[in-house]
Amino acid sequence: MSKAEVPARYLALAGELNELIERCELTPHSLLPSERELAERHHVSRMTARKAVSLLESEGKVYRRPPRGTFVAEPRVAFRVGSFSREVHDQGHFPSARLLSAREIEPSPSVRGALKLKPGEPAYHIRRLRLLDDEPFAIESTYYPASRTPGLLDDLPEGSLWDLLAQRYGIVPKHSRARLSVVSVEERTARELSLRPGTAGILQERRTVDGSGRAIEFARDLYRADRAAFTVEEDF
Amino acid sequence: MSKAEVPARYLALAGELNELIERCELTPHSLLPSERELAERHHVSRMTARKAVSLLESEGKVYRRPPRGTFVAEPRVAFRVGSFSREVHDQGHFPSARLLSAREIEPSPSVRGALKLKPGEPAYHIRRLRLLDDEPFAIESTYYPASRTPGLLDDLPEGSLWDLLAQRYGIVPKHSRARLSVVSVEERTARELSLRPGTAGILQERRTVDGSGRAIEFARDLYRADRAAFTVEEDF
DNA sequence: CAGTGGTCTAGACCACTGG
DNA sequence: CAGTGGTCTAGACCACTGG
Repeated sequence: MSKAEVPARYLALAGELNELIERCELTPHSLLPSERELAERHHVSRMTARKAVSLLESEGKVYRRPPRGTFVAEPRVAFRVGSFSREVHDQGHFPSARLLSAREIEPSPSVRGALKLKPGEPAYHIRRLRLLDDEPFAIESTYYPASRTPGLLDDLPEGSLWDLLAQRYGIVPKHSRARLSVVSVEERTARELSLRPGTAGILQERRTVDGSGRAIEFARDLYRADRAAFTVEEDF
Repeated sequence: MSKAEVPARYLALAGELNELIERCELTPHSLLPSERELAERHHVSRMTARKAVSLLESEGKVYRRPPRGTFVAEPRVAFRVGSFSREVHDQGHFPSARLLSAREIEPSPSVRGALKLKPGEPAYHIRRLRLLDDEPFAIESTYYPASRTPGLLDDLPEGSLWDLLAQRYGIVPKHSRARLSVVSVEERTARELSLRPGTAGILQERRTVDGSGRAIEFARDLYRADRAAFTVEEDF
C-alpha cells in the first residue's frame, strides 16, 4: 500500500501528463514523449513511466499505436441503447460497418433462452465491426431466429440490420431490454478492435421483441470503453 | 506486439486461473495462490505473475485485499438507473449508506447548468458511500437547489433521499436522463471504495426533473465496475 | 515476525514499421 | 536501421496485518 502523503511516482507522472491534456497543451492525436524519454526526464525506470502511461490508457485519455508511439485520445461519443448509427450521425460522426462473419449456428443455451427457440431450432449469427470515422468502435454480435428470417444471411447490407428486418420480413422492433457491464476485452475481440487484451470494454447484452412480444434479436455488442458512453432515459 | 501464435506468458497464466474460476474449482471469496507462489509454480518472474493477476482484477474476477492476499470475486449485481436500493433489495442483497459529507456550496458551472440555478444561487452537495452487503459499492455525489429544499442538510436519513424530498418538500421525481461511461477511479474515490487508483468505475451522471420539468437533482455517482451492471429498457 | 500485495529498478530481447 | 511499445527478468524495499 502506498503512503497517501507521498503519491507513487507513477501516479505523479500520470497526473502531470493528465494536466497537460486537460489544459489542452496536448491536443487530441498529438504524440506523447516515448516511455524511454519520460523515464529519463522524470528520473524513473521505464517500467514506472510505462505504468503511468498505462493508467492514462485505461482512462481512455491516450491510446498506443506501436511502433509509432502514444497519442492523446479524443473525447467519448454518447448515444442511446439501440440507436448507435442515427445518433452519432446527428452528432457529426460517420458510422460504418464491416461484416466479420455470418453463419447459421446451433444456438448456445443462453442464445436459445433469449430467442425462445425450440430444441433443435437453428439461429443466425452475424458479427460485424462497427467503425466510427473509420476507427474501430465496437463489435456487434447478433443472433436471429432462423425460422422467422429465412435467407437473412444472403445479401447482408452495409447499414442497419433492423431496416432489413422491416423491409424484407416486416419485422418491427418494439422494445429492447439491455444490460450494460464493464468487461475486459478478450484476445480475439481485442485484435478486431485494435486493442490489447485486458483493455476495458462495455458489454451490451440486449434482447429485442416485436409488437407481439416475440424475440427477434439477441445481441452481445462490445463497445470500446474509451470511446463510447450511453445515455439512458427513465420515467418514474 | 506479441505473436498471436504463442500467447504471452501472463495471458496464459491468466487464462489458466480464469478457467479454474469458470469451472468453479475456485469459488467466490476463496484465496488465490500468492503472486510469489504463482511465479515459482509457473516458472515466471513475480512481475509477470502479477500482470496475470492484475488482468483478472481488471476483469472483476478477483479482488486484492493486502496483506491478506487475492480472492475470487462475486458476480456483478444488475439494476436499473435510478433505483439501486429497491432492486438490489429484491434480489436478496442488503443496501445501506454512510454519509461522507453534506455542505452548502457555490456550484460549479456544470452543476449550475444542470440544476438551472441563477447566478449566486447556492446548492447543497451530499456525498454518500453506498454499500451492498456491507461492502463498498458506489460513491453517490448529489446536488440539490438550496432554494427548493431549505434545510435539506439537517437531519439527513440513512435511506432514500428521494423519499425525503417527497415527504418533507413534496417534490416528486418524474424523469431522469443519465449518461453512463467508464472511467478510471481517482485517488480519493478509490480510497473511499477500497480500490486502487486506476481501477475501472462506472460514472453515472444523472439529471432528474419533477412533473413541472424543474431540475430537482443532479448526480455524479461512481459505481465499482467489478460489482455493478445496469439494465436499460427502451421502446421504439 | 512472516507473508502479502504495491512499487520500483536497470537492465534485456522481441516484432513491427517507416524512412 | 533506428525507434517504438510489449514482454520479461531477478532482484529490492515498503507498509500493513495477523498470529
